[in-house]
Amino acid sequence: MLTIGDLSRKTGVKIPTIRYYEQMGLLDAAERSEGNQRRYAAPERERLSFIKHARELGLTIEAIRELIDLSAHPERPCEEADRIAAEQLTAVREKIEKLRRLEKELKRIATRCAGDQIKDCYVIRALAHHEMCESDH
Amino acid sequence: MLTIGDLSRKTGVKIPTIRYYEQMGLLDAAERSEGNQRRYAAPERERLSFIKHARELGLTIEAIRELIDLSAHPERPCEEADRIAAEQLTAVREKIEKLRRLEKELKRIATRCAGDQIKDCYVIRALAHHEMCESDH
DNA sequence: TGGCCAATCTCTAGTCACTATAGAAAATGA
DNA sequence: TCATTTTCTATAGTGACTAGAGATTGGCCA
Repeated sequence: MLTIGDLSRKTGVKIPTIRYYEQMGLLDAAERSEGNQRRYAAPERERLSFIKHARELGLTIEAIRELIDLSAHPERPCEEADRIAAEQLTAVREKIEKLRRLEKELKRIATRCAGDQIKDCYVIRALAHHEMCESDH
Repeated sequence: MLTIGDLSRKTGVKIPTIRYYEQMGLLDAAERSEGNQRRYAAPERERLSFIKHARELGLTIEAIRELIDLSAHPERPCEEADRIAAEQLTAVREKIEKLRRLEKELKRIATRCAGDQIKDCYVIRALAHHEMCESDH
């Protein structure tokens, strides 16, 4: 059995975060030692790795909860799980698109400073005047 | 003079957000009407547009505060402003890179479901097993 | 077996950038 | 004048943690 510290080291998830996931219902309430400390075995470790991976992919706690509920019902169709992954993919693509536009704008702003005093600073002027932007955001 | 509602409509910044910016010191404490309501003129509107634009570009409140402080000293060199913009650009580029890797992973996960039941679901299996991933995240 | 220190426990509060709500007061239009 | 809308302040909630206080437990060494 692993202590919470062992589990943390093995998964790379911080201790308070593990307790937080338990509180949020992503992890079942852990078994306890005689002295009331949490003890974990392999299945909990796998569950935590699942959660970590999903979080790294940007899924919300809520989405992860849905997936965990789904995986508790292996006979159900997996359309729901597909939908969650597809939604996440769409969200990620939208974020990338938005950030690309920002990158363009910032590149212009950050590399084109003509004066050397604040009063002539392109950065300040560009931020003050949206109409200097080339794309919309 | 504009009421807070007028200012909100003209800039697209929500009323509570305007009050929040005032509280955070990004906007000076507004003038007040006899009945204690906030009244705004052109300079405040410009300042708010500046803040909005900077926020859309992903700058933190703290970074915006720095820029505002800088713009209050027009004789200073604009290196600081350049640095803030450049840092932001780097941060945006890093975010894009990270999201690209996630997109790749999610694309694989979301489009490759073989079975039609949860027990065979690729989404669930992929999330459980990081070693199925092609890039690191 | 005692002592010690690291690890763990619970609980609360803080983070960021807002957003929402409640209850009261002011402004506006009919 | 009255009703409706807008604004006011103050407080609490959001998501996903992170940090801290103060108490208890675990494991090791002598």
